[in-house]
Amino acid sequence: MKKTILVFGLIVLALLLLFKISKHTYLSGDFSIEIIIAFIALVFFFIGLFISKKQPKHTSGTKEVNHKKIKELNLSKREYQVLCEIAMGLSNKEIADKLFVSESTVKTHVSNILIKLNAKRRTQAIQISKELQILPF
Amino acid sequence: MKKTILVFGLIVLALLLLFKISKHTYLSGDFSIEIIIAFIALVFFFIGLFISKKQPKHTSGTKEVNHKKIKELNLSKREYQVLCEIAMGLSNKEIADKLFVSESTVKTHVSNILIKLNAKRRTQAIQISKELQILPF
DNA sequence: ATTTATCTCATACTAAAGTACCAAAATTCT
DNA sequence: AGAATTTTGGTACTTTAGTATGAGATAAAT
Repeated sequence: MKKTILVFGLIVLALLLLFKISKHTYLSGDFSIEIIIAFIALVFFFIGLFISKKQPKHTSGTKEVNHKKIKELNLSKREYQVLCEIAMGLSNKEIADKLFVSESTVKTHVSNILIKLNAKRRTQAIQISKELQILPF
Repeated sequence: MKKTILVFGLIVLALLLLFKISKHTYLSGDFSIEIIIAFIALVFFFIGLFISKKQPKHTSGTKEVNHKKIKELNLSKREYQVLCEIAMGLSNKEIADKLFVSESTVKTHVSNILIKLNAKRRTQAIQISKELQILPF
């Protein structure tokens, strides 16, 4: 927090200085007004870049889900649910209990998921899903 | 891609227009130079913000790794390597080939990893590792 | 130099995961 | 209503994952 205040203070100071300098430079006629404006624009452009780089943290734990990709992969609603539970580290049995279906059902879902994601294992399915930003975490 | 080009084209056009307007406005003496400069600065500041917001997705292909947690968990160097390969979706055999060891060795490493991470399965180990921000991706 | 921790590998076993194939309900679409 | 899709679940089988135990080899610390 202290650091942030300090940085902002310095930035404000630097800007005020910049204004003074630019005005003085213009009045003294060393440069044309276009160049000064371009310079100012450039400086503020990079300040904008810097500021937003400083707070790259995501809004929260929930990421954006790429629903388009899910449809492209022909993942059904149920299959997607199972995929999410896989990514949470649950076993087939645990998923079956959570979704109130038999383990056989979960297995068929998993097989279909692996085919659609072109994965050999559930761990690879997790990796691919993260790559495609399909998972909500 | 087309979209990006279009947006950039529009931005360049807008900026050229802005320059013309600002110069004309200044010459006509409607506003002082300070206000014009401030306006330009503001516009470019937000352009900077906008640009860097547009590509925040792949800025961090590599995340920060919590080395402290790794030591707290008593994960050895080799175990950590295996853990990373697990998270990449590799099978025990594939990990063994990649690290030039036998599958047995990988299995013992995996077992130790599961104990240390307090996980029942490798998928859960992945989930926990992500939670603890141990993985470099 | 001797303990300590890590890395290695083996065997034998159990458990879970995954495949292949089939088929009956339940939904959704037309 | 009829067709297509999804969901469900079963059997039988193969493969991979994981446990338990032991033990030799290596490297690092005291």
